Amino acid sequence: MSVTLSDVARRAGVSMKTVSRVINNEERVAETTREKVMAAIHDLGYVPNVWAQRLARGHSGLIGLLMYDATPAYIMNVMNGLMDIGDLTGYRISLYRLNVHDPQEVEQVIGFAAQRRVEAFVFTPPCDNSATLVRALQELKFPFVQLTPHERCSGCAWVSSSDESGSYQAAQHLIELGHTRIGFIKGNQDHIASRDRLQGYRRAMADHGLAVDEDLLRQGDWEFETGLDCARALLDLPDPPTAIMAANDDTAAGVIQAVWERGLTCPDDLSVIGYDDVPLARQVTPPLTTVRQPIYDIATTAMSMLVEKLIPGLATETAVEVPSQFIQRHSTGPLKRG
Amino acid sequence: MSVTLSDVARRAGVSMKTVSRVINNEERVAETTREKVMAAIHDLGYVPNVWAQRLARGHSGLIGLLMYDATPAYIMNVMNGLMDIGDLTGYRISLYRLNVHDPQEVEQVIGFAAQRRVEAFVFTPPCDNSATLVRALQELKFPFVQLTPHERCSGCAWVSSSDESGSYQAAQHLIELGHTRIGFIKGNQDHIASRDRLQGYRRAMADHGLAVDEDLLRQGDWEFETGLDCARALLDLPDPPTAIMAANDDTAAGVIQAVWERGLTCPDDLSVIGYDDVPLARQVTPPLTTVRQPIYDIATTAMSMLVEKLIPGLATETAVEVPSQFIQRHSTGPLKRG
DNA sequence: ATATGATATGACAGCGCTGTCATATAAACC
DNA sequence: GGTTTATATGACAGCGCTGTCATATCATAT
Repeated sequence: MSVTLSDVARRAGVSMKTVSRVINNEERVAETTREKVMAAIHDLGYVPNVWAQRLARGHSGLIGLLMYDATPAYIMNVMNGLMDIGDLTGYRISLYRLNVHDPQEVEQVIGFAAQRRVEAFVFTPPCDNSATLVRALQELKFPFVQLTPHERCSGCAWVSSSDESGSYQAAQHLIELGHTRIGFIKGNQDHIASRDRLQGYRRAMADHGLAVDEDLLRQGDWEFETGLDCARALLDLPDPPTAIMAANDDTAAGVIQAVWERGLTCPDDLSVIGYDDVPLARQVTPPLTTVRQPIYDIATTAMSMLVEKLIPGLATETAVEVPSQFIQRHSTGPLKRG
Repeated sequence: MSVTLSDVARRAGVSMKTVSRVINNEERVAETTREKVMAAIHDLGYVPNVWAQRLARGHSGLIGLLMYDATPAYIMNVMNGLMDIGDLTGYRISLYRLNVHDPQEVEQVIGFAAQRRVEAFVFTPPCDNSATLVRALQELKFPFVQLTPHERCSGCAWVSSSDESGSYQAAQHLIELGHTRIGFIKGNQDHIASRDRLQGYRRAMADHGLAVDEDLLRQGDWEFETGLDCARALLDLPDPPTAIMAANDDTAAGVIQAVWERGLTCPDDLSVIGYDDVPLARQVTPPLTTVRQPIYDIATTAMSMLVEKLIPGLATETAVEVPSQFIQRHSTGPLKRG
């Protein structure tokens, strides 16, 4: 049926172990035998059986990515980052989807992953039950790294971007354009990124001697629809804001749509700013001014941390913050006086 | 380290084989022993080792997803569909990326997957070499299902949506609004979905006694940027179209942006219609009139077909077309006379 | 020539599980 | 009671590979 190690060994006239040495690039193999073996492998079209290797090694080389619903762009970015480091270090990524509304599922999924002898986990920000997840993982002594954690728990490893300063820059940009009444639509309530982004906005306002009108702060949940709703409410205010910062691009896209609904235009009547720089930011009209969250870099960093944890004797940073980048497009403009 | 079958067996006071029977839900196990074993499994927190199972069984429970470059939204939709059925039926998805420009790679990737004992394949529309792929798969007697195939080969199983009629409806909608000069931006050249969508447009035009101006047909490639470029060119025509149908939503988003660049408004100056109904369609301003392509349903259908093929004795439909659905939003409006 | 390492290779057990086939036990029949 | 059939359980080999440890080979030192 399929070609095995022993087929190759027979053909090359060496022992199985020697073939094993060659395919695993071990030392102590004479150059001539190595060539013989390589030739046999090539002739037979041999490819090692991954399961047999894993079983024999007792080490799976598998990292589980636990993730909740997220935009495809986000997921692909994370996957790419993880896989790129994984390829370098010999680890593979196994994707497990979690359901926000079913906390019970956590144990089930972890059990399922354990069945595959997944060695460690990285997980994306969940909305409700990261605590459950963290506890379960700690109990089972699984190494893990959190991506932009919902809240920072002590002793946990995490990677996130410098949301506070990214947001600060964005707010500053608006202030420099002359805006003083700046609305803000928050992300999911208990998500730390949401709090940091708001904090950046507050600090920028304070640094420029501007008071924050608390009525201009609205509770969102990262979604387009909510952006739409909050922006409607904000625009209906007797003294509406002249600019709105949204906690992410999806929300900002909703704001743009609310402006359009009112028959107004962006940025002439309202400047809008997003966060993340997902593809949507470029594809919306007008293209969004935003802050690029380096998701790919976050993922590579997280993966490196995890791999280090799995190699005994390597020291590991437990928390890393990677910088974000302000990107100006066409959804923001100078305040129209009058 | 980790709990194994024999640990459970010892604790339950039965043989390993009996435990194996219990975890695999085989018949011929007395109710009392089954309970004993279950208790032992529970007490020990035993989880079967999947690789050992696979190695021993010689049956991998793996379905290969062969895919070419596609948008993240598409990929995730397909993955979700496949995984949902996979979870139900005990199959896992293994993703293999193929390169359009390197037909040789096909054999290599299939060989690679074969060594992992992938049992069957589903593949997304490639652009050039689906013939190579189909031939290779048939030669090796791998069951496979094509997703929205680039061209339908006899004897192959495939699932797609009714692109032609979806597009027909969309075009009809535009015609009923009074438009007669309707532009069309095609998708990737040799993709059957692109041809079908164009065909639907042509049939609608013909049915309503309208001539197609070939100069209004542009070659796109499914991308936002191309939509932007093609729309610019179309708008620069001496006698520009009053409506543009795009072969997908990303392209349509580009068209909307081109309209905005010209200082025109959509749909007043130009009606725009997309295809697929990806999230972007809702989030763009104005929200896109489009046709929903049930990618998720296509994927679940394909996965079900594949699983049925792998279970001997089950009859299988070889080709399925799932309906698409016209969705009217705000990017289309009546023709402004004069 | 003999001892001493350094280097290259192989024998073999076992990773954790399942398939096959044999066996033990209970139930059913003449 | 003895034979047949149905039902429940176990012994054992082996899936394809790697780790351990033993052995073979060769250059260098005495």
